[in-house]
Amino acid sequence: MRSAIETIADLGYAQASFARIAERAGLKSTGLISYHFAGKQDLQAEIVSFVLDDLSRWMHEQLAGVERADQALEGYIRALIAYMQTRSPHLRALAELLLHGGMSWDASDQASATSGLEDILRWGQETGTFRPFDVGVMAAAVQRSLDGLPLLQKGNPALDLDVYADELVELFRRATVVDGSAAKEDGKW
Amino acid sequence: MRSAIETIADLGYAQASFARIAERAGLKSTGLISYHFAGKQDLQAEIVSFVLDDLSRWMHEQLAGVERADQALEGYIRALIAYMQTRSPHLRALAELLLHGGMSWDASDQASATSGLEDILRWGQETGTFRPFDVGVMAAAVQRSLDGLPLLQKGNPALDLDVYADELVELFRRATVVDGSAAKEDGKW
Amino acid sequence: MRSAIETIADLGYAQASFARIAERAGLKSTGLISYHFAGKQDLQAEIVSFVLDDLSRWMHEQLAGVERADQALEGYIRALIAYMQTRSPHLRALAELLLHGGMSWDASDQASATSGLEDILRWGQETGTFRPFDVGVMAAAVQRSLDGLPLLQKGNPALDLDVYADELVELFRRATVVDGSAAKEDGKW
Amino acid sequence: MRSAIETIADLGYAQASFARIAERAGLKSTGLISYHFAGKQDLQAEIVSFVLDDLSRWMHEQLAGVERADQALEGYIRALIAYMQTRSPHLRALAELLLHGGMSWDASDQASATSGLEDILRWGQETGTFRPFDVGVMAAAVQRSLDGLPLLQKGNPALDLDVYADELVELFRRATVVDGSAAKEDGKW
DNA sequence: CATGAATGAGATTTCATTCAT
DNA sequence: GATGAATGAAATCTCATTCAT
Repeated sequence: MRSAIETIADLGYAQASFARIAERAGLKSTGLISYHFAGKQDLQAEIVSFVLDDLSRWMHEQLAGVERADQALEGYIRALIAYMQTRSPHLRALAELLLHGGMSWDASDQASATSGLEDILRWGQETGTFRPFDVGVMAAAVQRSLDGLPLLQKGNPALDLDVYADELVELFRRATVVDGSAAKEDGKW
Repeated sequence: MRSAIETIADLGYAQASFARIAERAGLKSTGLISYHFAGKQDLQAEIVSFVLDDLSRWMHEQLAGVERADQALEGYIRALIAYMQTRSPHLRALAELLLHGGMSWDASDQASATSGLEDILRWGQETGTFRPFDVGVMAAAVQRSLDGLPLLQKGNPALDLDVYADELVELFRRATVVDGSAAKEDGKW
Repeated sequence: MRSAIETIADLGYAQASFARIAERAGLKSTGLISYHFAGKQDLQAEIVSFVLDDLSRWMHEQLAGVERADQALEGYIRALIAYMQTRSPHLRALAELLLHGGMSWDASDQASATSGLEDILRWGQETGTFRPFDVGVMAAAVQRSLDGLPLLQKGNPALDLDVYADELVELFRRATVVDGSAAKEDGKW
Repeated sequence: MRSAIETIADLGYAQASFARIAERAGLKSTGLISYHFAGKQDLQAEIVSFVLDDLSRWMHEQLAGVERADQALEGYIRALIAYMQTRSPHLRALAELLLHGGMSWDASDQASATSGLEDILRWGQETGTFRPFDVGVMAAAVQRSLDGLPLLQKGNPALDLDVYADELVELFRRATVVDGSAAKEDGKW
C-alpha cells in the first residue's frame, strides 16, 4: 500500500497501474496485489480511508487544546502544511483518488477533512471571533489554497513552506476577522 | 474538438478515451480522430491552446477599461466565474489536461492565466492600493479558490454562483486591502 | 507510380503504405491512388509489369548482336549491373514485390528475367561453349549474385560497381567454361 | 518463439502479426506475447540472435577438423544446405528479419555468418589454394546462391537438395581454384 | 485531378484479473 | 507470500478504401 500511495502521488492516477505499483514494491508479478485487494476500487478505497484516518489523527493531535476559533484556523492551516512536509505523497495520492477515482466520496471526505474546517469557521462566527461570511465558500477557499500547494511546489521547487504558511495565515486572518478587531495589530495576543 | 472538451470535462482525463470522444461526436470509428490529430498529445495540446486563447480573449474583454487594481481584482474574480457559467466544460477540461496530461505547461499557462493575476496584484502594491504580501501566494489562493468552484458545484449543484462571487470578492478585498483603508466601509465609493 | 516505386524501394514493402506513397507524390490524400488503381494488389501488379517491361527492353537492347553464349553471359551480368546503376529503385521495388507481395509470380517473372538467363546457359551448352552443369542451379547462382548487390551496397556504400561486375564476370566465366578451354588466358579472343 | 519463427518463415515478415503468431502458438490472446517480449523489435532481435547462435554452433560442428580451405568451402556449402534441410524455417525467418526488420544488423550478422565465409576465402588465398579474387564479392556470391535456395524450392518443390549441393560445390570450386591446379581432375583426393 | 471526411479492420500494447504452482 | 502463464477487454494508432464535393 505504501508503494501504491507513492506511485499514485508520483505518476498520477491514470499512470498508476498495478504493474507500476508492483515494480515499485519490488514484486515481480501483479498477482499479489490482486490477491490482497478485491480489485482496483478496493485498493483505492483502502488508500483513501487509510490516508484520511492518518490525516484525521494528525489534525486532532495538532489542534488539541485550542481555545479560540482564530487560533484553530491558524492551527488548521499550519498543521495541514506541516503534514504535507512529512507525508506529501499521502495527500497527493488522496487528491488524485478523490478527484479521479470513481470513488464514493460520501461521508468519509466531508466528515474528516473539510467539515472539520467548516466547524471551526462556524464556531468562530458563533463566538463573535469571525465576521459573518458564507462558511462553505470560506472553507472551500482555505481548503483549495492549501491543497494547491503541491501544484505550486511542482512549478517552483524552492518554495519556502514556512513563508507560505505565514502568508496564508495572515491572508485568512484578515479575511475572517470581525471588522473592529484591531487586536493583532496591537500585539495583545 | 468540442466533443473532446466535453468528454474530458464530464468523465475526466483518465476516462476520456478516443472511443468515448468519437461516440459523443457521433462518429462510428476512432480512426477519424487519429486522422485529424497527430496523436493524443496533439489533441490535448490543441485543446489547451484553444481554451487558453478563448479564456484570454474573454478576460481581456471583461477587464478592459479598469482603472484601479482593486477593481481589476474584483473584475478578475467575477469575469472568471462568469466564464465558468457560460463555458464550464472548457475550464474543467483545461484543469484536467494541465493537471494530468503530460503537457508542456510552459509559457501558455502562466502567461495567460495566473500571471495576469500576479500582474494585477503587483500593480495594486505599487500604487498603494494593496498591502504588502507575497504576490505568488495570494495569486495561488485566488486562483485555487476560483478553479475549485466546479468541484464545489459537483458536491452541491444548487450553489448560487452570484453569492459565491460576492463572497470571494469580499474575502480577497479584505485580504489585500491596505490596513488603514476604511474607505469601502464608509461607502465613499 | 514513380513515387510508389521509390517508396517501396526506400522503405520496403511493409512500410510502403498509400499514405507514404501519397506523401512522396506530393498528394494530400490517398484517395487519388485508390481512384487510379483498383486496389493495392493492382498497383503492385502494375509496378511489377512496368518494371519487368522496362528491364526486358533494356536487356534486349544491351544483348542485341551478341554471337556467342559466353559473351551473352558476360553481357547479361554487365547489363543488369548497369541497369542497377541507372534504375536502382526499380529493381529494389521489384524484388520487394516479388518476395513479399502476394503476387501471382507466374509467367511474367520467369519469362522475362531468369529464363532469359537459362536460355543463354542452355545455348552455351548446346554450342559447346559451356561445360555441362544444371542450368537451373547456375542461373539461380548468377541471378542471386546479381540481385544481392543492393544489399551489399547498403552495407558498403563505397562499393565500386565496375570492380563488382568484373569479379562476377570472371567468377562465372570460370564456373561455366569447358574444361580444356584455355583460350581466354592465351588472349586469343 | 518457435511459433514466431514458423510464422515469419511461412507468411513473411509483413504478414507475421502477433495475432497470427498467437494463433499458431495456440494462444487465445496476443497479450502474452507482449508480456514475454518488450515489443515487436525485441521479439525480432531475440529470434535473430537465437537463430544465429544455433546456426553458428552447427557450422562450427560441421567444419571442425577441416584442414584445407577448399575443403572448408565445400564443407561450408554442404553444411548450410544440410542446415536448411533440418531447420529450414529458421533460415527463412532469419532472412526475412535481416532484410525487412529494422534490425541492428551489426556485429552478430557479419561475425557469425558471412565473415566466417570470408575467413575461409582469405585463408585459401593465403595458403595458395585459391586464386586471387575479391573476397567480399566471392563471399556474397556464395552466400546469395545459398540463401536463394528456399526461394528456388518455393518455385520448384521437387528440387533435389543433394544435386543442388553438388552443383554449387563444383561451381565454386571452379570459380576459386588456382589456375594450374588439376588436382581434382586427377582424382587425387 | 484532387481533397478531405468517414469507416471498419487490424496492429501493437497495456491493463486488471484469475489461476496453478 | 509470491511467481508467471494466460486471458479478454480496451486503448491508441495505421491502413486501404469509399464517397461527396
